[in-house]
Amino acid sequence: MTLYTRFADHIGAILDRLEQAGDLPAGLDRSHVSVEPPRDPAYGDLATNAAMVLAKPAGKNPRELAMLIAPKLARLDGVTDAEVAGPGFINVRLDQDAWREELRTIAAEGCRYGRSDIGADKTVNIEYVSANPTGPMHIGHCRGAVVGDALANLLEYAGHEVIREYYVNDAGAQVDILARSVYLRYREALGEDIGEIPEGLYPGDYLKPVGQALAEEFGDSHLNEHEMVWLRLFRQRAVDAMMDLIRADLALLGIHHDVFASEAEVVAAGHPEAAEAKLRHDGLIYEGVLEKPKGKADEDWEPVELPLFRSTEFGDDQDRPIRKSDGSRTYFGNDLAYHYQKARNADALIDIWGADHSGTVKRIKAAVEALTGGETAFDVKLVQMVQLLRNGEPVKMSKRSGNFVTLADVVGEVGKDVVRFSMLTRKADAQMDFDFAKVVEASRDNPVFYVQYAHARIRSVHRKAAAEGIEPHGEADLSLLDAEELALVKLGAQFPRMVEAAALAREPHRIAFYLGDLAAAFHALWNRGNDDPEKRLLVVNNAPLTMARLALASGIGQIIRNGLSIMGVEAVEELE
RNA sequence: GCACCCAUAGCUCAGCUGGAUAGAGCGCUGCCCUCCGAAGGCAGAGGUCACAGGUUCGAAUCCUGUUGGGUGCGCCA
Repeated sequence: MTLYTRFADHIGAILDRLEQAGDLPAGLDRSHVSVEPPRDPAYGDLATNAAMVLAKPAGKNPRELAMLIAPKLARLDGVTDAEVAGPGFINVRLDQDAWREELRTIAAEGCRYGRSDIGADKTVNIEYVSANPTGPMHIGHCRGAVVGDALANLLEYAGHEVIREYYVNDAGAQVDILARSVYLRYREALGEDIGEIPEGLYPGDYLKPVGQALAEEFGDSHLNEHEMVWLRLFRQRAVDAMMDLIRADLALLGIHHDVFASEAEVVAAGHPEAAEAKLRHDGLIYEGVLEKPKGKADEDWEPVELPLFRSTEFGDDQDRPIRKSDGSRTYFGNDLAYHYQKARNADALIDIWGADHSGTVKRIKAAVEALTGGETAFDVKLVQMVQLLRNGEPVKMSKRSGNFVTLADVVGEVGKDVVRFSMLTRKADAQMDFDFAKVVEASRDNPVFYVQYAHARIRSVHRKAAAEGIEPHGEADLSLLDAEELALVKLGAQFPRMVEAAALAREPHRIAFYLGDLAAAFHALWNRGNDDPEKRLLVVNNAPLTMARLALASGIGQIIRNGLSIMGVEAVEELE
């Protein structure tokens, strides 16, 4: 329970009383009534729009209604003033002890401060990364991985039960290609000169150890066999090996999934048939011919009759095939079955996809709605591309030659925390640059550094105080804190609101921006000490004041740690 | 041709699901260190929120249209 939710409750009670007194009609929609800090601190500590939101449905003038609410707010404990302002805002001024109390709350709740129960009893399945198991992860996978993981943390922090899931696409043609590529490496490991890797196979050196291992295990027993004999085995071994690589890469970013769901197993379990049967039963599948796509030169196009899912009934642009002309499943045909399975174990599904898949969002949403009858909330979050820069120049990547920048390279160069934080400094749906030079820069305009620096300063001042013999013991006298210091507490007290808002919007980047603001405010306070030693956190010969300021600092430090834990970034003790 | 995303200060971007005078960093201008809190600090200038309508007490935010940019468009995954 935060200060803001407490006041929301107070306002609710006041509105109840107005209803009983007949000043307000019963049953008004109060969902848009908010309690938030006013934009300008001069307006007070809290503001509510209750009168403005309810005025129209109540048939009243906003200011008039506000005049009914304000006096009741003013009589509450801890409120020194409540006045009507502007078009009908009610600005509440609190006894400043409220903020001192909030500081104690932060200390008491510690790593739980800011947690919420908005997700209580709700299980959310988040599918993210899901990179094809054909090679190590490259930088293109990085952002979705970080955003998905941070979102998972965020929803967990907001009280949800979270399942982190990875969908392994081990059933398509690309894993056959992978298997053939590995088979080539197997022959190579047995001493054959394989020459150049043929066009269409995966050329990367990372397949060499896989071929080597197979050669050691099976010797030349598969050497002269027909592909039909060895393909299944090589495919399985290759996928396993690639998933080991990918798991290792993800671990570098501190990412660990709960579930690795195999497409091949979805197929083997007969889920696509079951999903198709259900859709057919509901009359949502028919045999039809799609029109040739316009504006795209495609000479190979021929009209073909395919089993089509009526995704247009759910807002898609055209119906979508669930099987190919050879009768096998399309990717979509399996994917909808996979989502149907996921929906059985969760109240809500979230997919994190690269923006290049935006064209397929509508069909999968349509399928989930059709299969679950709209019972399962389903959201696809698109993550835009990252442009990698070095010295301001785009880093060239050629996928064909296998010459791409790997995730491991990037994490090795700048570190996990820098990668994670940087990926969260933009809205997910906005394109971003990742400049090697800038992200490791130790300056004001690098939020990664700036936030960690604030935390390091807080820890360092505590260490220094301990060295001076000032150990926090018992209750600090928080009345010694001045208005500027309490203003920092006010900003800190918004953390729980930020968590809830970010969780509801599913936007983990908001935490990064909030921490940047909080760090800036802390540094500003710290910098007062440049001109006036009396304003430093550590004031020699004034233990009570120092203790009060240390209490403030450690509260802010706690919030920074809590926020960074959502982002999956370490709160460092000192800068290197 | 169609769909989706985007358009906010010179640049890079926020803007808390519709609130009060639209914010931050960089850059720019001006001040501030003879040592241990300057890997800077303080202050200032800078905006027709792409454009035009609409909804609303109130719009950068929601709706419609226009312009301009990105992505994608049957049996690839």
